[in-house]
Amino acid sequence: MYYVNGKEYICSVSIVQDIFNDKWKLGIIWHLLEGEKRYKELFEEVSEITQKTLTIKLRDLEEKHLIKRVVFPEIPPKVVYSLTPIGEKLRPVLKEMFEWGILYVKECGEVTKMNACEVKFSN
Amino acid sequence: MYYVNGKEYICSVSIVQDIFNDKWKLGIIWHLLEGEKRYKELFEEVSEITQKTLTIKLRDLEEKHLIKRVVFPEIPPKVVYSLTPIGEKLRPVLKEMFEWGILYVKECGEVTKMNACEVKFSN
DNA sequence: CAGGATCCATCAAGATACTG
DNA sequence: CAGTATCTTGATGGATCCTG
Repeated sequence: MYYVNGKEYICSVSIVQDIFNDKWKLGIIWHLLEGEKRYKELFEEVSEITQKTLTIKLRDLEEKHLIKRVVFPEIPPKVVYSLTPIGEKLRPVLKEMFEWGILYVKECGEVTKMNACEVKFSN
Repeated sequence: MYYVNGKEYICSVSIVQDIFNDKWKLGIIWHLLEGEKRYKELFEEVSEITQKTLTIKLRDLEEKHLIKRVVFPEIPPKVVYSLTPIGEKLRPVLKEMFEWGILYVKECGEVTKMNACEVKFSN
């Protein structure tokens, strides 16, 4: 039994389940795997997300210690988001998801357009 | 660009995201990693799920070719669910989630009660 | 630039009862 | 045993406008 973020979990997988039972957070992490990003960059890269939702998700990820938020006291404002060490450790998880997704498409779907989908796992 | 289950995805991770953006499906897969299960077994093992929700999720997973449903024409009825080959290939994904969850607890949470959480990855 | 504030629509999911 | 059928609710996310 685990206790984290004010909740109890019977299995460590359910922690991951709970954190990422969400339409956006995985995508945000995905883009942050490339390196730190400004708010605006994330807003543009995480396709279709609204500002309100992005803000909420960033706050939530920060609260759960998966990302770090650094504010530069400038005008205009500059805020940079990056993965924490534990957030960075999600890379292998995303990698497995990425690879399974490709297997799944091969079996049950199709590639409709080639795009050099960012390879974040070359290392 | 990928096309699967009537939708387009820009990245294979978003396929996984889409399938498992859900409170229950990961847990169902998790229990099926142990082997085939009857409806009732899943109902008991996936803690807190209702019958209605379980049925919906099983149907959805079946439609997406992640699980197989076999009906035995008996009275009383017997229905057995199991992972398809592509469903079985989710094992490494779940494994990474499992392991990351443990790291996460070490860093940000605590183990409140020891329980020999099913180790499905001993192989 | 990086958000905050509102209002609103949707839908997943819970509760409960019923059935071939 | 393995589901269905309704009804209800709460949270997520969308749309739009505002601001230090």
